Amino acid sequence: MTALKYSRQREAIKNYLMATKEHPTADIVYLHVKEEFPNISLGTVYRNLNLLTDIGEALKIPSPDGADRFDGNALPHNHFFCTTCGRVLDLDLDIKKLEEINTSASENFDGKIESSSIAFYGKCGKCISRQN
Amino acid sequence: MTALKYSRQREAIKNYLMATKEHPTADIVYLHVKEEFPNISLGTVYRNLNLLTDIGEALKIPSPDGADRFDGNALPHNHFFCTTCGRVLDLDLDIKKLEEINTSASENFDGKIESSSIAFYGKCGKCISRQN
DNA sequence: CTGGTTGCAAAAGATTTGCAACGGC
DNA sequence: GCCGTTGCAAATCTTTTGCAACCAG
Repeated sequence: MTALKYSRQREAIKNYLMATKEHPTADIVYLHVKEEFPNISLGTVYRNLNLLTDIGEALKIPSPDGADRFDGNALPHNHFFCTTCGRVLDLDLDIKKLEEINTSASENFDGKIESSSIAFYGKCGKCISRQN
Repeated sequence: MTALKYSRQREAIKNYLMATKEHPTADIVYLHVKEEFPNISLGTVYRNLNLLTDIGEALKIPSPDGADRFDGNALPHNHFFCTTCGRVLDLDLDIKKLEEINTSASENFDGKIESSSIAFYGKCGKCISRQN
C-alpha cells in the first residue's frame, strides 16, 4: 500500500464529481476540470477517476454504448438509464426492499453476495413530454 | 426495416452463445466460432452479436473492466460478478420480488420504467473455497 | 438479379502507460 | 530528497466501418 499524496487536480476532479448529478464520462470531467486547470491532461483525469473508484470515493458505471460514467456518490444507490436520450439518473429505493433482494438472492446462490446495484431502463420524464 | 437473411456464421454464433453459460466476450465467441469457420472475422462476430442483441435474441452485458460480455439467454434474469476472478454467473430471483422492485421504483420516479436488471457483487463459490 | 452478409484492413473511440519534469511532505 | 503525481504522447484495447466479393432468396 503506497501513501496517498494530495494533489490539486485530484481535489478538483473529486469536487466536480460530487457537485454534479450528471454521471459524467471521463471526457466530460476532463472538459470541466480543464476550466480550472487548463493544462490538465486526460490521462490524469483517468488516473484519478480510477484511483477514486479504487478507494471507494466514486463509482464507475459501465455503459453498454459508449464510455464509462462516473458517480461522485459512492453510497449504495441505483440508476435509471434513459433508452431514448442516454441520460443516467439516480433512483432511490426503499432500503428494506434492497436488503430483501440480497437476502433472497443469497438463498439459491453458491457464493457470498456483498453488494448489488439495480439498473432500470425506460424513458425519462423529459423524453416522454418531448414526444407528445 | 430490412429483411434478415440466413447466414451460417450467425447461426454458429447464436448456437455457441446459447450453449455456454460463460457470458463470453466478443473475442471469446470469435475464438470458438473460428474452430468451425476458420475464416470468420472478428468484425462479423461483432456485427452479429450486435444484431442478435438488437432483435432481442441476446443480451449485451457491459463490464466495468474490459470488454462487454454477451448472454444467449435473453429472458430477464440477473447476474453475479465475482470481484475476485471476474466470472459472471447467472442468478435467478423470484419474479414477484422483481415486479415489486419495478413498482416500488416507479413510485418516486418521473418517467417510465420498462425493465430492470440487478448486478450482484461478491465472491463466487470457487473463489471462496480456493481461499481456504 | 437484389440486397443482406462476409472477410479484411483501416479507422475510430476509450483507456492505459512510459517517461521526464514537478510538487507534497 | 524521496516518491507520488502530472502532462504529454505513444501504445493498447475494444468496437465499428468502408469496400469489394459472396451468397441467400
